[in-house]
Amino acid sequence: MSGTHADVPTLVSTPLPGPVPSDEYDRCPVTDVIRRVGDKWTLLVLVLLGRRAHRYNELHREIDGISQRMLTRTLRALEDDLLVCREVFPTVPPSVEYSLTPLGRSLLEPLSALADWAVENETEIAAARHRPTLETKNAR
Amino acid sequence: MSGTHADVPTLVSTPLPGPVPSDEYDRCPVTDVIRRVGDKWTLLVLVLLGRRAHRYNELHREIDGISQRMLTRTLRALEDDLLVCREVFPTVPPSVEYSLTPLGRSLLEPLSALADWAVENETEIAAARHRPTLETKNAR
DNA sequence: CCGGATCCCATACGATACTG
DNA sequence: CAGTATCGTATGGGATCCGG
Repeated sequence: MSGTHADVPTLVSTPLPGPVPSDEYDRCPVTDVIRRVGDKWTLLVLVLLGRRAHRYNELHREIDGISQRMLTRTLRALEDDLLVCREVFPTVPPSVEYSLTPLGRSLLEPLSALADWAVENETEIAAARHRPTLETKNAR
Repeated sequence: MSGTHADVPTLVSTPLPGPVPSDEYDRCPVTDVIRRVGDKWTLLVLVLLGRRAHRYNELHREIDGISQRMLTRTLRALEDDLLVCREVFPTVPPSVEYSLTPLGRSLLEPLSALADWAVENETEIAAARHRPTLETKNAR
């Protein structure tokens, strides 16, 4: 914060000569991470697992409205990226526990910074959305 | 960073009693912001505008592969959230200049933190993706 | 130069039913 | 308990053409 529009670290300061090549952009690690976390459930799952390890149905109960299908897919995707860890205990009936990996926990830090920004500027954003659709004449 | 898995600020530390209500979650400012930035082009547009103001076709040339439709939609959405500012100059032919609002610039800071994380852990993530699909027996 | 309107596809997501 | 399979719908996004 501090300065009104201080220099932003990397990202903005690094130069780019020509246009951004499309295929290079598709593989950009930054966009990649944001898009992966930007789906409907991933963030919430990460946050819940950041509090403590959960079993499958614990998550299913705590996340109101998620379908089994999406919970499974979300967990699998996170597991594939080594952000969450899946442990099967051979009890009967079997129980599966999900927890954050160190990598997953480290991701929660910058995510939390973003969350703080969102909360701080929540009212400003909300106010913007409720503007009278910008007159002119028809529906914009 | 520092500690391997230090406590993460807000987000994780605030308690939640019961399951997360679905409609409340839909309006969660944090998820809202992440999803808004998590589409295909928004982040790149924000970064480019973070460097300097751009005209419409400047952006179109710099962002290889974006369609006019999506560039316009992306800019409109950002404008609606007061993250970018649109100025029309009554020249002939008309020219339009886009720039970040103070709010938009402030968003770039937490976003940049996330970007740094992505770059730092790029290799680890990439390595995870290339695992031999996790044996067991069938195709998982 | 800066878009809007239209069509069309791929994917995200939800609902439901079934299984080891 | 912890999933998989199948379906249908909603949305994101590209291509193309049209207009002030």
